Amino acid sequence: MSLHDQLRDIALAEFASAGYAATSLQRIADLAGTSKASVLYHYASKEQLLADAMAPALDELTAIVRGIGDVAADRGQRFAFLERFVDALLAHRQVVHLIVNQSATQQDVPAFARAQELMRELAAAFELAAGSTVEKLRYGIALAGAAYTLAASDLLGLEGPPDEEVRPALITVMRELLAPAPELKD
Amino acid sequence: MSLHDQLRDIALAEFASAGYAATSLQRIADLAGTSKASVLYHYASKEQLLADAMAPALDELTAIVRGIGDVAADRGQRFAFLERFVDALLAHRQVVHLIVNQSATQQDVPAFARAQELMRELAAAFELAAGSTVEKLRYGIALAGAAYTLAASDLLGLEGPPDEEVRPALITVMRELLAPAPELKD
DNA sequence: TCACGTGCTGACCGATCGGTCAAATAGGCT
DNA sequence: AGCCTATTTGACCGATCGGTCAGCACGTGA
Repeated sequence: MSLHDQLRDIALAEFASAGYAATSLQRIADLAGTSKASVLYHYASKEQLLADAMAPALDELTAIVRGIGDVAADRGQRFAFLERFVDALLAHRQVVHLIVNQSATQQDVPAFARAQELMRELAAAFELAAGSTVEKLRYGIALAGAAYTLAASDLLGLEGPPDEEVRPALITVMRELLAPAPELKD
Repeated sequence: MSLHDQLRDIALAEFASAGYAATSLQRIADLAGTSKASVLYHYASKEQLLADAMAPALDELTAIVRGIGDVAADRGQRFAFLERFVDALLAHRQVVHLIVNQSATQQDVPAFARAQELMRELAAAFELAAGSTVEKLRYGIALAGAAYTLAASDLLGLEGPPDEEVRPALITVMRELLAPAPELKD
């Protein structure tokens, strides 16, 4: 793998685990066994390095949210969205971790601002679908809880089951939340 | 209110909204209409300022988690815990926001390390109560989702209903998650 | 009147940050 | 050989950070 790509991967891992602000270009260079100046040769700036590292995940998540369809009325579409969403969360854990844990406090950084906007779109799509306060909360808890639980599991000590086990379990719980089913009471 | 207390409140609000690392002592001083040196007269260091600002909330949350009882077997205790927990979340929104969004990436800061430890204790208490992967996820999503949803609602654009409305709704949804009830299927 | 403790401040310090730049190096093509 | 491009680097820059310190203003009690 080229140094260019290595730097992007190392930076992403470090941004996610130690924080964007707390990760210096010098540290990234050290981890890659090169110099700070060489990092800035491959990426115009620290912000650009972050943007490049997050781009693939943001692109995919944006596509999923944009193609969300009429999630309000159509129950099938809600479930279809759910599977794609969970898969994306699992595939891009590090970026999800970044979005969930740091986009809130770094809105001046373009890549984080883009992530914020994405979360707003997602919230808006479900806001329309939601009626009562209880229902809104159900959606909020489902989406935020899933993303945060996943992001936090890597975090400390807690190491969860493998993805093949987490995926169906996550879908099950989120289905319960997203579709207060008629076959249950309610 | 004394300048000492003002500084603590201003710092807490700024730490929560802009981030601990991104908030300089100079900015806190400016917001309070005083000098950076005077901030450091009232608080020995930036870390101490954060610790003092978070202490009341951390104390209360720690007490709740420590007194959690046998949440595994006793359903009543689970619900009693839940109400106390939700009330604490609502009462200490700013600190919850700090814990949820920043403790992960600032483990070298004592106050955040303490918050991390608290989250680990909470997770452990429910880990014991959890059997299947699905059940573990249910607890994780309930706790993380509630905390994050609440913290994020302040964040951007989204302004939710008043607390009197959020409180019962939050309890309702979390009850569903924490107690996969026999009167429902399962 | 003097002394003293409290509150507060400007000037200053060393460290670190992101970023620039000119020079050195290396490798392929003619 | 010479040349061009890509890559890498150390030295350096201005800005900002958290924190220190000597000293100033002021109310109070002896």
